[in-house]
Amino acid sequence: MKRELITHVLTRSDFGATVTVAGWLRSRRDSKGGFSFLALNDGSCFANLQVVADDTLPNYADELAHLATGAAVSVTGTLVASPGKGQQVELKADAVVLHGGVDPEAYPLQKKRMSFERLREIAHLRPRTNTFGAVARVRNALMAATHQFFQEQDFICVHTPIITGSDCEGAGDMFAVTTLNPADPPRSESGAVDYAQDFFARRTFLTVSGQLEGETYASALGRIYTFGPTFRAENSNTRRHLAEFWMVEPEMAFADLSDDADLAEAYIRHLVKHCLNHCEADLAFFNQWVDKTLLARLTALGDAPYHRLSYTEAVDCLVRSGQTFEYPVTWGCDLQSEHERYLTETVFEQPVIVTDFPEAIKPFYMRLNDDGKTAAAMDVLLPHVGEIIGGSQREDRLDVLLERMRIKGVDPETYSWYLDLRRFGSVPHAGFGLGFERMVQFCTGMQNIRDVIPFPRTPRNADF
RNA sequence: UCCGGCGUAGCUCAAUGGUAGAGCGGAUGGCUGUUAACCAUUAGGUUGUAGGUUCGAGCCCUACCGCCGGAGCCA
Repeated sequence: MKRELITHVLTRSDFGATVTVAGWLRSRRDSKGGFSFLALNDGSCFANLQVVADDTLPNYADELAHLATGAAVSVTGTLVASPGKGQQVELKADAVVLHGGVDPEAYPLQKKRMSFERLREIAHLRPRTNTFGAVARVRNALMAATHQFFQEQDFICVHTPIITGSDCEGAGDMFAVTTLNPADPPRSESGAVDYAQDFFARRTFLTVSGQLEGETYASALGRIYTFGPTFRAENSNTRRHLAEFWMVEPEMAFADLSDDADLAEAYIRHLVKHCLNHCEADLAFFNQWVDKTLLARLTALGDAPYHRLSYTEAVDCLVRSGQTFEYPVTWGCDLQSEHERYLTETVFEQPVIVTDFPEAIKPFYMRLNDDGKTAAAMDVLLPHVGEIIGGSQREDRLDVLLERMRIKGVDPETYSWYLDLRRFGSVPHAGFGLGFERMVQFCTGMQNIRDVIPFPRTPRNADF
């Protein structure tokens, strides 16, 4: 079928032209003047196209007068200037074809507002709503902007593996990947499950991060990034955690923590600007119905540099604030959510980059600073979203890395290939991971992360 | 996993331990170049599950399941 997208039709002004569009009915309003208004949406943009269907159409009485919300139709008609308010153009139908009807009694979607909780239960139909259509377009824009940003800066996109053999990367519990029969796995003489007989002849898992593999390509191609799914088998029940989420992980050779922070800042700024420039109608909708402060917040991000402070300075700031926290702040403790929120939402009211955390609370691969107490790590915190980026300069000195692994109880044997990067042509390098869904949350104002990914995977939920 | 809240019509929610209701949505009719239309009529219920207390439980008690919010884990 040759059809035109509504997003393009709406900007046309060559009235009198014949146009064919197709989509799903959002609403039908009848006029006893002998015609009906059909609000048609094809997903190409936020706005609907208003179709005027006259009762002289041959299938008017039988089909068109009974069209229900959700019905799939195509319309060929004449483009006209709309005499009504609310739209510039409309389509005067010459022919309306009903492709798939809807039983309104059975159709779960209503014309009026529905709760996000309810829509989560019908995740296969929710992209037909205003909100989830808009989320999908914003998410797409952020994905495109991600590739655009890194490609323009000569980063190479690397596809790191989803199935991994590293079982102790320290980023959380992992999902096991196996083809063994769970009811009757092969066992060794000691009675333990014999993974030598499994598909990969070893234990394997879904990746919790592409970082270690990313480092290998950064140690050859210089600047790389990964953009793929990530899996955490944590029993997390919050509005900002998923068991399956997408992460963007750049890695740069010949770079330190400061370069890393510069990159993070430029990247986030690019994403927000791209979103403001390409998703105007969708953002206007979110600003009106989801978060009244969204546009102001995104616009205010502007060009002002983000606040950067060390962990030590952050602790000082929190202590001096006189604020009472549920968890008191002391040097050496990890910052709690309430502390991060206070910094980014109350003190600075914009993104904050905290650097140089105590080495004791950070993983082995983060570079030990010269003070011997802190690691070259950074967190980027966003108002209302929290931690969106975690990154670090990596430990590039073999002897220091080995010592850190020993202290943290990581077996060097299983990381021999990772250690080779330090044995052969080791360079200072740094990178970070950005939680893509959290970025979508930030740009849409959506409160719950389960509503910014098409089919959320969370504890007890892998439907669809 | 811990703390708190919730679970009643298709949806959103009411209902002192005493006859289960409203709005929206649906159907039907009316009215109108309409914009989340409006007016009238009407259909629609195993109150999450299983026990318990009571003359009587949507309401009180216990357990379980699920959802939501906060915390932890993190992105």
